[in-house]
Amino acid sequence: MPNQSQSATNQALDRVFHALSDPTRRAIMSRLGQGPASVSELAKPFAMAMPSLLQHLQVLEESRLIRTAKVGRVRTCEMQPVALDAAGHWIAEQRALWEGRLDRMEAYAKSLHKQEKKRDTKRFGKR
Amino acid sequence: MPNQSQSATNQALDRVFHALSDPTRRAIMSRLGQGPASVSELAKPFAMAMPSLLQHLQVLEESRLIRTAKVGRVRTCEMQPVALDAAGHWIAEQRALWEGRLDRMEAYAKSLHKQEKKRDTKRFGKR
DNA sequence: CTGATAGTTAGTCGCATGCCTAACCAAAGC
DNA sequence: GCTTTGGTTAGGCATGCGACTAACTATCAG
Repeated sequence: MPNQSQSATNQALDRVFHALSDPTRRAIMSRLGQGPASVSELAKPFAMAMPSLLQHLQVLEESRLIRTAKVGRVRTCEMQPVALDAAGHWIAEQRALWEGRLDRMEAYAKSLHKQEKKRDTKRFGKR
Repeated sequence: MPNQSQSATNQALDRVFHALSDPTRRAIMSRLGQGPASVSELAKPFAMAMPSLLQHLQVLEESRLIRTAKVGRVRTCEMQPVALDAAGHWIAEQRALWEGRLDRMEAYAKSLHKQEKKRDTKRFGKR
């Protein structure tokens, strides 16, 4: 099967990884990891015009890495870890493939499918 | 601290995430997860001119996601999971931050540093 | 040596990205 | 109601990316 027109999940990964490939956007994610924040609050640490930062936020939102909502004149941004998980999952999958441990991966995939909310310490085996 | 001129690790993450943001490159990584392959072997599944694919390989190599070596007229490519781990580590860090579980993260980071080869089932908590 | 095979280099092209300024709403604050 | 304050829209500009063709190099097979 040569390169067909891209499954939906693949496009999602495209967007997520692309979003994470920018240091500003990763910094924003780091900040949001500590809790929600307004746009101007997020903008403060950066020597960057507002519209530029806004664009970064758009990229993050379109990739579903964050969710935003406007209340009054303030837009509040919040991290949405699902997309992050998708990326992490893909990475873990490659690692597992590489280590020839498809058995465990399948079990993991199954557990993912069940949408179970149990969350455990994740651990990427190092090198 | 505002956006200083980019630490080396950050630039590495830029490159890795950017490399992974392309479906062709991810497909290549998936293929290499199953074992090393030559350039033309990698090219086969894609309806793409060689130079284009070559460029993808260059991106992957510069991001250190793969390593390549030429023997005779054949260049063989191999996955190099360290960069993948770096990306996975960053993601896990954000998750952990979000979940307010820095304690465990520190333990994980320390274990990473020790370069230990013990590998365990990784598990991203879903949702 | 000749030709096929495997990869490389150079140069082009169109579109996306990331940044900016300037102008513009729209809720608060007073 | 007038002015901040917080965000948004529009438009412009340089650079980078992903793809292509064409032409070239280098090894291996016979």
